[in-house]
Amino acid sequence: MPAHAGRVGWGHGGGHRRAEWTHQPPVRHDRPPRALADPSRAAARLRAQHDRQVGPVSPADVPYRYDRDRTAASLHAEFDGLEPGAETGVTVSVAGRLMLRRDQGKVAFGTLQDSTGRVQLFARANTTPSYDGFCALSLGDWTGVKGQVVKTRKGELSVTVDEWTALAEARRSFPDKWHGITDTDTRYRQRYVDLWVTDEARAALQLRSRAVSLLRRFLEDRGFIEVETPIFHPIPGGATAKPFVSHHNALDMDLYLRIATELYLKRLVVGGFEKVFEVGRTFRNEGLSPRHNPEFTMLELYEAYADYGDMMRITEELVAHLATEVRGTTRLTYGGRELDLTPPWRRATLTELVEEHAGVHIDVDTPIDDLRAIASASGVEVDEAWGPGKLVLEVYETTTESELWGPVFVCDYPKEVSPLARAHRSKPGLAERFEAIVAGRELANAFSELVDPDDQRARFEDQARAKAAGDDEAMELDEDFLRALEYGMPPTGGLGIGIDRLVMLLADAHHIRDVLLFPTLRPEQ
RNA sequence: GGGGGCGUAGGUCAGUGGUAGACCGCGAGACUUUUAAUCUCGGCGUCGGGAGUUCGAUCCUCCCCGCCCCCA
Repeated sequence: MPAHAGRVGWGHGGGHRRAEWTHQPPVRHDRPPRALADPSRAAARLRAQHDRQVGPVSPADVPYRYDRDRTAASLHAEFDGLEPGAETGVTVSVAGRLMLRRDQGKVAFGTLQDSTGRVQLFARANTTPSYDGFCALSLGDWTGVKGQVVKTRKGELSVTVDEWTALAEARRSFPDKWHGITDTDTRYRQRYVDLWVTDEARAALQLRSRAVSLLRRFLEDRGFIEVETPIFHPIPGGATAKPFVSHHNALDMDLYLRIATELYLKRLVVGGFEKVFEVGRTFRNEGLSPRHNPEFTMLELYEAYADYGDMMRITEELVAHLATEVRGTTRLTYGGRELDLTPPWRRATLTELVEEHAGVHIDVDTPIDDLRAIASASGVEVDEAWGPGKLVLEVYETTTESELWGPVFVCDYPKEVSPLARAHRSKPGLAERFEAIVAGRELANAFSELVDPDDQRARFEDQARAKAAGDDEAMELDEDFLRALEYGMPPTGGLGIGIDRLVMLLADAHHIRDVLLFPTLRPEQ
């Protein structure tokens, strides 16, 4: 809420100032300039930010710890079967935020929410100590309650308030108890509130944690080990993207935030880690969009003695496994459209798919003038410097990629645009590379890895030429990586999966910000 | 970069060329089984910022800022 930020809780201060003016002509120029007025009022505004009087919670009375022995969910699991009006005699303690209150005179009900759900509190004037104080709690206040598990006459599972302890005061008013926050920007900026009032947000972000946990277990169960490689890279590599630059003072050198984990993970395969993976935060200096955040999370895994066919199998199995665990089925809907993730997924070559969707047959050995003509006709702005591989890729991306729904493995990309992938074993000019398209988006990218140091050096040199020709995303030559390959790297399959997009898929989320706890935003004010 | 939408109380939203309203929240009161409890009372606001038109602008015009969507 950047435009409003300076005005949150403006409240009482504004009223005073307004009163002063009523005896003066309302001449605009007489208003104090903001820059002068703001600092002098900052403290008062902060105090006035809550529109409550001072609540019943004195900071000195807040205990340093609180013993609770049940969560809302565990109470429901244990006691939902009770008959209306039942009293268990079981004393429990719960804690959380007061989200709703129904004050009834000598009886009051509250709705307590914790990380697992909600449970009702039942206070009675004759048994609840400091009953009036309890009723004075505001929505959003944290409280701990000890009492008996009962079910009310209306059948609502409740904990009687036989003891209660204020644990924190919500000095700022909680959002509307029914509508919550609708402004998405405010929701992303104030996640600490959003998580309480937007069920879908909490659910999607909890789903993310669970999916990542399941993913780790899935890979560990298959003998993969998780590693952590550097985030600061002296040479950004492993992908074609613009990096963020930072600077190390003591070494007096620029360091780049990684754009991929690929080159370090491959060094580990050379080092004898035969099955490795990293779930790594990655950084690309690009614009923001519903599918792009400057920092995002990527799974990369490498398996010695495997090829891209093995990577297809592990991809479809992993995604199907997560869907089953998280959603209970591999037949999902995404954005209202059906998506069947049941393996095996379709495998088709890029050339086949272009032919299917654009009705033209193109390949890397199609005469370049024909490729240029087809590309132009498809709406591609052709660059004279592009080779046939780049032209084929551009035609695919403009005519076909957006038409695909998937899941489908788009196989055998031009070698020219795949500088880290091994040449196809039988198709000249192509590489053993696939991208998995799921729900209309690229979810995974994988190769039979290029392991020949001489070939890799030649590919890097091609990239250097592209960079010199103005491609600022082209890769740089990494001598240490080549030295590693020169010690010998076995045949290896490598796979990258965008975790954010995978979670979007599983959560049926349509904006990457909905699966990021704290998405990148412009600063407030 | 282009087009469109939006910006009013802490929250959700109405609204008008004569400087503003509802509901929730908050404060005061009533109420011994509520479920967004209900009822009575009370205010809360530089109506995103600036400039212009006007006797008068939250409303009309222009510029700027922010957010969202679509397109490039």
